[in-house]
Amino acid sequence: MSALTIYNSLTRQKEVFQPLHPPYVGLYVCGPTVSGESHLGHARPYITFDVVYRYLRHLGYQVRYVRNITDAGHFEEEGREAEDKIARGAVLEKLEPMELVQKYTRLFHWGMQQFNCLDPNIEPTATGHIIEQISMIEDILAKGYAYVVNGSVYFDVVKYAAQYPYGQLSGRVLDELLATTRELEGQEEKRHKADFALWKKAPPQHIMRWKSPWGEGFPGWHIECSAMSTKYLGHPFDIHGGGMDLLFPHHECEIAQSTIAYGEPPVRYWMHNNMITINGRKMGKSYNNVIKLTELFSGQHPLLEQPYHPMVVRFYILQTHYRSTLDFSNEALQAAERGLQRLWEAHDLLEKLYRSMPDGQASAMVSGGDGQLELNERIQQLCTDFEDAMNDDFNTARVLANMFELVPIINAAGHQQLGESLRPAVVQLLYNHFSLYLKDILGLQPVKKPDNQLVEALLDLLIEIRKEARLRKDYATSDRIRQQLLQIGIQLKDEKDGSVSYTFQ
RNA sequence: GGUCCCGUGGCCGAGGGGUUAGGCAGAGGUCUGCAAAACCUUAUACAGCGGUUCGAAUCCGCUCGGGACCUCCA
Repeated sequence: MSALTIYNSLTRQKEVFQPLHPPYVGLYVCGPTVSGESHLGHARPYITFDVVYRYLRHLGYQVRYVRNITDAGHFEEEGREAEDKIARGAVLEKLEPMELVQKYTRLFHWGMQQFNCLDPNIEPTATGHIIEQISMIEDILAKGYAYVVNGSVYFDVVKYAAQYPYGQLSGRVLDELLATTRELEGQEEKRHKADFALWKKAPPQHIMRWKSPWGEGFPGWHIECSAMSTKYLGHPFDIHGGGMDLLFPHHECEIAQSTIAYGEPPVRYWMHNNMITINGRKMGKSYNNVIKLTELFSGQHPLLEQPYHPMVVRFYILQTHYRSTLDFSNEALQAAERGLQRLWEAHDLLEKLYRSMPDGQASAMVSGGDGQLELNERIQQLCTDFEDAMNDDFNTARVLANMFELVPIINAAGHQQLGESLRPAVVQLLYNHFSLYLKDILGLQPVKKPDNQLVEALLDLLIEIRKEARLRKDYATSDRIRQQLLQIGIQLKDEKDGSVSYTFQ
């Protein structure tokens, strides 16, 4: 059995994962800024790290998963008007900041539920940790790596870089940063272009403000993640995740702050998921190509040909390795929709097959497939590969490919089209693995299922009537039933053994 | 401009010096009262040009094309 390896952005290579304090694992993921509705782009990191969380737990680790809610406004742009994004939105929408923040937090939670993402263990808010942030800033000031100007506090990157490897994570060189960082308005407070704010003085019109040793203001861009991850996971902790766009400056700054405050780099393994693109372009407000989750699920967006079920999106995302870019297209999502359906039908068939096995046979090694050693062994091989694929930096794409290779075997066995027999022990292994990975580790759920027992009972009645019609060779009636049901989205299938199954379209 | 990443068949995408990835779509067939589904078979690949090698899609160089970060952003 292979060991779990994780691609560490810090070292740019895959490393064997060794938690600091097994069996405990600390996992921190940068959460959403709840100043607006979640969009397709948000889906990727949270689904990616949901699978990371699920898999770590599957491996037996006791994971504390912390994902923050950024509800204290980060600035629109450094230096410029220090306008609080959330405060501005509140003015526009005539809402209290907290009202706005809670509205979008709830919407975010709803989206995560749609995607079947497990809740983090702790979901700290920035506004709930102002005190922790202030004391961390005080600490950095006391150690001489920050300075106060006019009610704001800045981190002295140049001083830090003289002693510590600033830019290690993002591959930045400080001199180049100092040379190439754009001229932005209102930067005169900072000693160096590369310095970043730990605390910002709030202008008079600013709604969100807290008292601090430096006057009324609000925390800087990066301090919340450092303060909260330390509070709940200690320092250093095991895994910090987020989107690649956070690599610089956000995570680089986190490293610098925490290194000064705690005397050591804060994180062992940095993980970054790649972006979702639309027509080759990153999705972003500035590109005006943002698809909100509500639009995605309802199909109400100019770029969308149809609604896409959250599970289709989840499956689509997991079909690509998390460090590759994933380009969005209707065609790709529609392909994913059919593929996922195929996977679930195979799963349900396999479940039926498994449950129909006589008691006792499931666990016993019964000979009977002796001539089919090759097939049985191939199945076992594919199942074991699930784990190897996941251990290889969470390669969900390979897990799914393996599942698809198993689908024809399952279907053939389930429809009695297989010329060979499967050993009961192999059926059990297959079912256990297939089900475990599909549902528990990849976190996929069936897209379509009967609404309730009433529907099932009615369907059974119709199927019964149709069956009788077919016995009379009254194909007009039987075809009418099948046709009408198809029109309302239920597809009947006459199975080989004379039974009738149905799927919801 | 600086730093970095990528370019796989109609579409999406794993892999990564020699052996079929996989999905969706397409073609042919089996089964079926007819369908659907399923099963079987199946074409079109590794951007281009050089180099290393017995052998390169896989390594190296160059060219072209695309993208990310350097600015709030998942």
